[in-house]
Amino acid sequence: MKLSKKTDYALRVLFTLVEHYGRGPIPIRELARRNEVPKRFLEHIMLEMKARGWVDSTPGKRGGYTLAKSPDKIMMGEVVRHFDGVLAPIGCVSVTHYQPCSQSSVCRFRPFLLNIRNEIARQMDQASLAGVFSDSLRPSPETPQNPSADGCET
Amino acid sequence: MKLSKKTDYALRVLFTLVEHYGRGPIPIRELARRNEVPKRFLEHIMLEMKARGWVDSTPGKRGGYTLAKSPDKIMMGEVVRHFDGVLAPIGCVSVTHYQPCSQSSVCRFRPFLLNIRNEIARQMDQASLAGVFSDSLRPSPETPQNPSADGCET
DNA sequence: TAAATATACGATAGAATTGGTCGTATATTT
DNA sequence: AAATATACGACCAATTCTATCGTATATTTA
Repeated sequence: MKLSKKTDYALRVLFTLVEHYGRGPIPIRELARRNEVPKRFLEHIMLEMKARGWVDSTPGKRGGYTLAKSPDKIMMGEVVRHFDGVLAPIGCVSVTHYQPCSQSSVCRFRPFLLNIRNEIARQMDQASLAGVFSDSLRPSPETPQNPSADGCET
Repeated sequence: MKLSKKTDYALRVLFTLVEHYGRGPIPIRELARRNEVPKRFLEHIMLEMKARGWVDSTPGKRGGYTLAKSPDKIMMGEVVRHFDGVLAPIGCVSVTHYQPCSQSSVCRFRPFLLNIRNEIARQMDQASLAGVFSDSLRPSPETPQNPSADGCET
């Protein structure tokens, strides 16, 4: 259930760009340094994000990367799906990557997993970078900054 | 975000045992066959599950595995957590495996991910094998048997 | 008590994924 | 023209995942 490093890195950089939106490009060196991402690794990530139309690049002396579209037009779900592949916890509850299950025992927990997948997808697809960013500035009681504040585990 | 094969296999077998609860042991050979799980691989999985107190084994000619406790005393969350490790999508939103993030950009999406983690954990920890099993017998409109019935992707 | 059949369990190994590096080409600005 | 930026394929190391094998041991049944 864990996000890959790549997704993590991509999100870090995207939010840095969101914060800097409208104020010119940031060189990749700076993006890497500020977010503790290996620069050479980040290059590939940025290329993928450019291909997806999330960022634009400017070469040359004062070049770097900018957000290619408004932060409220990029959804968390898009990013996670692109780098992590499927959101669904198991093949047979995936629509895009659906594969049938011949096992009746599997179909005992398929509806349950489908529910979870739907809930994740719903939240992911409703949340834009802009929304998540502004929410993070005024934290609500529901989302405490300190993880030990709630009783859940893992 | 995907469940490991091991978790998948474990759940398949558990639900087979749930279905057979109270009617004696099932040999591992049969569990493997009915659920299309490699037998030698399943041995290890069963050992882990025995150590966790979910199943019991009976050696000998009419031996095999049984559920060690009532199906409503085993939670989906326990199983997934055991085999897949952390439920949290990223380290800094995990309680048991919490590791601090020095990156302010990370903390832009931490609250969002924490919400998702909480929702997953809530559903996982509320659902017992018994509950999931009986729900699967009378499918509701919310959980269609055919994944293409709803509009979500992945 | 012997044969059959069951679990127990450590060692090992192939495959896939993940995370990351390197060299080098190319475009743009100053 | 120099400096600095991105572009991009090739490659590699580590880990994780998935699975197999050999062998030991316990129990039942005939």
